[in-house]
Amino acid sequence: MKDLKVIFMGTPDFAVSVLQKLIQNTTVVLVVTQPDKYVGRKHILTPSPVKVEALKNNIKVFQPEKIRQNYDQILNTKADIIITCAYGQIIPKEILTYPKLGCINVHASLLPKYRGGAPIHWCLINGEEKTGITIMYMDEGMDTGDIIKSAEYFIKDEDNVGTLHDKLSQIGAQLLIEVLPSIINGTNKREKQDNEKATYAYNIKREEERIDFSKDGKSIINKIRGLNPWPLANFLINNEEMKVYNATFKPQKIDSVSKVVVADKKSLGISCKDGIIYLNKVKPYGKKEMNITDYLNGIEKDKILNCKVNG
RNA sequence: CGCGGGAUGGAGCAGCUUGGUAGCUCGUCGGGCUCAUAACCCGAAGGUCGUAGGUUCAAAUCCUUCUCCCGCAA
Repeated sequence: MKDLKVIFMGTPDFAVSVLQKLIQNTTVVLVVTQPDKYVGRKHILTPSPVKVEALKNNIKVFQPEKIRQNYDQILNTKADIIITCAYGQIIPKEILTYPKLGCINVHASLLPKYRGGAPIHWCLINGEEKTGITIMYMDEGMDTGDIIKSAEYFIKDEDNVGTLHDKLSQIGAQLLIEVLPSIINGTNKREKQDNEKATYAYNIKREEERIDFSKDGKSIINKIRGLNPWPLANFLINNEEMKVYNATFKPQKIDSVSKVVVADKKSLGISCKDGIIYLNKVKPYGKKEMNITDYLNGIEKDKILNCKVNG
């Protein structure tokens, strides 16, 4: 496979392990990634993780602002196949039809479920028992192309976005390398997606990060781990935003929801529909992340006991 | 100079408005109580109050500089 000329398109961390595998097994002739962005308070111009990895391997990088309008450099690069993974822009038809082996995408869900940009988050938030990776041909829709192969992963209770992201990233890279030979010699499967079964995983909106304590404990826990370690679930306590890394749910009869019902030396518990959510690790406003015991050490517990949260 | 929060023993905080002996909840170490304990009681160690300068008889506290951390916005 070393003589296979590949154009790789991807941007975040998730795509890096795929790129690494391709570098090991094929010849990556061009990497396409999103332009460097100004991030953080200092507005530091930061390259994407994929760009960093590409430069480390002396691979040429192309960063069009809008690939719809600027893709000549891709068409001018001799390549057999284009492989994408979380690139971040819709790829125009002219590119899709350019390489003779086609455009292949590595997606972090079991398509047709969880099409879109945040499949890892949403499958955790929704409490799915399994997810996985799908290798597919790209077409002009969003994650709607024909499926080549998928690999399942059964979600563990202790998984969060961080762990699941890392595992799926590895699985995706591995699966791609496994199916690549069949794509090259044309013996791969090609299965249409059942659009009836499609669901969508759009990027998380700001208001979706707020914890609703009128819901049941199980779904609150799922939301917390489905947003950990980024962008983190939150709620308001004393009118200040508190981010939550993880929490434990204990079923119990409760009188009213969204209330601080436990605030002692060791634990902070908030009532929800069918029990109490005990916070374990939090980030109070303006502070660093800390264990709940540290937080409790610094506050007057009587003042927050029985207080309503979320205003 | 985008907006705001923050820096005080090992951890989390109070004290700052109205300058005058370093405080609270923990942790650590020693001792006691107990069948026992992460529980309780007694005691101890541990802090240039982020940096640099200024005002003052006196600065954690007031003024100015810088650094670092956090959230928002991009």
